[in-house]
Amino acid sequence: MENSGEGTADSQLSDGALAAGLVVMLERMVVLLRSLSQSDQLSATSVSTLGTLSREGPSRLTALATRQGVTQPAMTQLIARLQESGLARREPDPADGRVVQVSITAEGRAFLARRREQQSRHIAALLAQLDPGHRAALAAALSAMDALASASRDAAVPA
Amino acid sequence: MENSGEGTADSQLSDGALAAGLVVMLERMVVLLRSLSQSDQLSATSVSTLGTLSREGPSRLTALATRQGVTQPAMTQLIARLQESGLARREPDPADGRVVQVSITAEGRAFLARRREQQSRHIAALLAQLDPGHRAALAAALSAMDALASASRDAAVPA
DNA sequence: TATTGTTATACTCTATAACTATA
DNA sequence: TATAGTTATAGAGTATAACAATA
Repeated sequence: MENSGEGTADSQLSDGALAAGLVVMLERMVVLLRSLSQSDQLSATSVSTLGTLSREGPSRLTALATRQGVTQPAMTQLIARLQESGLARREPDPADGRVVQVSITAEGRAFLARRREQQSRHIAALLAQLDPGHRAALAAALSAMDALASASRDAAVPA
Repeated sequence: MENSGEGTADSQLSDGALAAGLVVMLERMVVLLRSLSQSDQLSATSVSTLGTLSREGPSRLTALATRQGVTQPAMTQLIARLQESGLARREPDPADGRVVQVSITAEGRAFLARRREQQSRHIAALLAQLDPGHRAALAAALSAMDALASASRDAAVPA
């Protein structure tokens, strides 16, 4: 059932084999990205939360906790730290007094931009060592990665 | 200087733009992979260390610490936990009495296999939602990701 | 002396449980 | 009563500093 063979004519891999290959590669990409961020002051979850706020705009606290896979109290404290550092801002929701809306500050965006610029320089140095064909394959896969990440996000936050 | 335009004819992106795009996508891949592993008993560093031991064979403790970007004492304790769980094994080096050689056990390999299988099922479900063209692009990029990760590893461990 | 690894201690981040405030 | 978020407390994982053993 899993490998029907239908609809896979475009790639030389079955869906199952592609998924298995991707999992291994994603693991290695995680290691790669971590090696580029070792001098970070912020935790991985904090950076990831800032990235979500940057991409998707203000969000309530509980939604952020769910998205990042941490508990509500953990997110309360994480946002408190980001606020303390001036990277995020908390605002009450006019429509519902219980809700806290969290948003990224200009300083938060600057932090992300700085971080990405540093990482881009490292990645660019690695890319320069690759075959042109490999570089082209990565460039051609960017929008597919975007689609994959979006599918994951929509699956995690169905409503 | 960064976007010379030379040697980028194969991809429609400059090296700088490709690097910048990749960094953003890698961030999102990290979030994706984390969402697939939320029920893990082991820390991300522990899983990553097991993966390194699985791919590259036995390694001394300091090398593992460097590779994972943690301190020597942290790796001492991490390996103690893996050993406690039966996932890794410590052995003295016959050639140098100071050295500890760490290797993955059969149980450790089974843990990784189980974990990857679960993640593959999730990824396969996401892949099924993508355009065939996107799936093909991801399949075509697997070996390029491998090359990128290897370049990073070789840069981090030059000797 | 330099290198490999361990022990001691403190800090950061997270989870669970109990709570407050609003709906 | 249910929901959004906070406070209190405990545990996991890490870093720095000081140490032991081998080279």
